[in-house]
Amino acid sequence: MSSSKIPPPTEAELAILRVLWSRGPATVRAVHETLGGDERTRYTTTLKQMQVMAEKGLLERNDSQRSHIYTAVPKEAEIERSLVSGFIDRMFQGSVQKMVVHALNSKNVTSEELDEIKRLLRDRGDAE
Amino acid sequence: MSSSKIPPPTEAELAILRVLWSRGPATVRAVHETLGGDERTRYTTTLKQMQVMAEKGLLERNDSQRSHIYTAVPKEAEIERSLVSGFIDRMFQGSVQKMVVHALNSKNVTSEELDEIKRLLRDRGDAE
DNA sequence: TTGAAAGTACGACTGCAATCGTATAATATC
DNA sequence: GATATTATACGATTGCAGTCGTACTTTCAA
Repeated sequence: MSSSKIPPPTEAELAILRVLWSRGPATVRAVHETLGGDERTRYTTTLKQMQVMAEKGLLERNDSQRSHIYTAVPKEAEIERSLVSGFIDRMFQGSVQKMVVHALNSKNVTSEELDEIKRLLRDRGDAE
Repeated sequence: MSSSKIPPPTEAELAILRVLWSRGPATVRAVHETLGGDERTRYTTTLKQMQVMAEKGLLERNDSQRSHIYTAVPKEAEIERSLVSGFIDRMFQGSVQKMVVHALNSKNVTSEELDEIKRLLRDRGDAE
């Protein structure tokens, strides 16, 4: 109950958040390196991106060191939930049901995966 | 096997496709009106949008009449499948399983919906 | 036959995501 | 201490989605 409405991350921002979620707090350099070094983008691009993210409240910055340490503010689950929720709203008028059906149709799903999904559903069934 | 790779529709384009999918072939005017008239956007905006869509191959245009008649080229299911598939790839590295779990967590799902989803899963179970 | 109504064509603008180059400051290293 | 290295700061650019204004064309009715 303390989040002052952080905006949803863009595609590139999400990539950075993912690194910080898995690696924990890190410098720009570390993040950039993890993202494939200079293959994709220059160092200053990652830097600027993270600076903007800090302004937006997506990251927190500790500048007590020369190399600033950035930390992801939102939790991974939180962001995923909001992105998925938004997608379902835009795509299927909020119908989770439709989403699930289309998800199953849109990709090849092995029977193992299907069983796994069924199991998860069963577990969830009586949880309320 | 005849689609020359039509690009995925943008948000606004999707709205127009939805109108054509439900109403069938229609004029720009009809589409624009269905989209809430001038409340949201001007007529020429819808016009331009549909012209661009025709160039992209998303719409087909019959200009034998003065008011051109536009028809949606891709099927609704086809577009939905590709958008959902893309989302799952970007969001969950292609894991339908994760998608389903997060979909269920991201929204309130009634037990009726849950049952419905389970039934759909059962139907699908032996389909391969 | 002229002028309002309704259509298309199309250039231009805005906003935002993403990218990069360059300037500048801090720190090592010789 | 001089200089190379490694940071940050930040302005500028590109590309695309979305939007609109204006010019031009066709139609039709008075």
